[in-house]
Parts: sequence; structure tokens; C-alpha cells
Amino acid sequence: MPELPEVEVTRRRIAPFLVGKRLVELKTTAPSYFFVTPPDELRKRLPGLCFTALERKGKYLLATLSDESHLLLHLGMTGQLFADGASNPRLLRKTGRAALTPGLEVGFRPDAHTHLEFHMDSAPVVFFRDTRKFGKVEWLAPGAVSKRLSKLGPDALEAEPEGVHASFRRRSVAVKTALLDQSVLSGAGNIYADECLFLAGVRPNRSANRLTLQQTRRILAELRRVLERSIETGGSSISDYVAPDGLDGGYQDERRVYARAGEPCLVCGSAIKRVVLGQRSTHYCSVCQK
DNA sequence: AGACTAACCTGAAAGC
DNA sequence: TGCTTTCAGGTTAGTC
Repeated sequence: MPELPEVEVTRRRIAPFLVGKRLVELKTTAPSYFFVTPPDELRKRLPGLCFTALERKGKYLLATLSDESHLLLHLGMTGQLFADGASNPRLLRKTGRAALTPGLEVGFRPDAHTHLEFHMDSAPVVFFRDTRKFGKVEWLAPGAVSKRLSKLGPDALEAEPEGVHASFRRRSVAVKTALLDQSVLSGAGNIYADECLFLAGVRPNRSANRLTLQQTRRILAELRRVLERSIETGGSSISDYVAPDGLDGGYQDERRVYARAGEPCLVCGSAIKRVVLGQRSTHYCSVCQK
């Protein structure tokens, strides 16, 4: 699910349940790959604090707490952040019935993959669930700078073409690979990288350091367009939950190449190709993209 | 510094 | 039916 648009939609939907609310109790699973900060330390430090802000940095969510410490969250591949009572049919079918939140008739029943439960003062419980544990949670002491955040390049929605072009010129990798490198540009993932290259008419395997500034401009403009459009459709999707599976999301119907291998190109009709670049499956039209 | 690989996990779907 | 393989929207540590 989570590339920039999904993280942004998650941020917008979950912020009202956190910001301005006080954390009463935090429940966690046992230590694992998911926890950068050990769960017992989180349980010790966080309760009693209020959330004062929730920002997005590339694909990360950065929450500010009332003591000026921060909580850094990443959804990884399968992370889901949602409030109790969310009308997520998939989650409810699996785990539903009596809500943990007083006053809610139907709610989410935490399972083995529910690594965090934020029990708030007079607000629904907020859950962070992640089956593959590629997601991350890290607590940052007041004034501490996250190494993960400091190596992020400019946000994909704000990046200046000149700067990205300069980064591209230092890379001999495929442009698709360069787009996925979060230190070049943060927020793009496998779907939107493929989509913007299609719209820009650029082959994914073109060497990043041989692109002109003009081509870089075009790629960034198309990337921004698909990201903004996807945020829009995510925001307009049903009720108040974030689909756990991106293909259930609103943008699914607008994909031009991603996961369409063998199907006809919507522009020229030739079959969409699938190759592997930088260990990621990559989709493109060999006629429309040069 | 940059390029490349393997590794971290689980579960759904396809293949036999 | 059941076992095996493949694949997945991400990142990082280690090696050259």
C-alpha cells in the first residue's frame, strides 16, 4: 500500500484521532524487527503525553509529542494505521465484534500483527498493524535528529527539477532505480515510478545520468501529477479507512502500466512489458516510452 | 561515493 | 487435496 499518496491519506485521516489528544496507555507486541525503539521503552515513555502534530516526510509519518519528543512511523509494505470503528470490511470480517473503545458497537479486535495500540483520552483506540513487520516505529528524544529522516532527499511533491537533475547526473543506474532512491527524491515507490515514466514517455532502463534537464522536468511534473491525483482519489474513497491493499484503493482504476503486463497499452494498444530493474518489477510500453 | 546483493517477514496465489 | 514456488506498494547492512 504505502507510497507517498497512501501515507498522506493515512496522515489526513488519522490526525484527527491523535492530534490534540492525550495518550493514556500504549500496548505493544513483543520486541521484533518492527521496533527500532524497544517496545518496553515506548510503553514507558509515551503514556501521559499529548500528540501536538502529525507530519509526513516522504513515506514517513512524524508525530510530535507535548514534551517535544517525536514518534517516527513507517508503514513498510503492509503497515496499516487506523482508528477503532473504522469501516474496513476486510479488518472487521477477520477480527470484528465488540470494540475496545467504549461506546463503539463494532470495532477492531487486535491480532498477532497489531503491534501498537494507542489508547487515547476520550477518542477511539488507534491501531498500527503490520503483518510483514517491514514497518518501523522509532521514538526520538527532544532535540534528537533521526538518521532515517536526515538522509531523505526533497519531497516528491516539492522537489526542484534542477536539484534532482544534479542528483541524476551522479547516478549511473536506471532512471527507475534513481526514482526509487529516497535520498534522491522522497515519496515515489514502485507504482508511481512506473506510472510517471510512462506518462513522461521515458523508458525505465534509461540511464539516469544521461537524461536532459528537460526530461527530468517532464518526469517530475508527471510524478507530481499522479501523486496528487492519487491523493485525491484516496481521499474520496469510502468512509474513513485506508484500504489495507492498495489495489483496493481509488487509484487502481487509473493505472496505465503498473501490474498490467501483457495487457494493451491504453495509448497505442501494444502489450505492456514487465522486466526486473533493481530487484523491482517494472512495467512499461516499449512503443510509447523511448 | 555509488552500485549491487542479500536479508528482514508473512500470506496469498499460482503451479504441480 | 496438499505441497512447493513465486510474488508483493520498502528499506538497510554489508561488500566491492
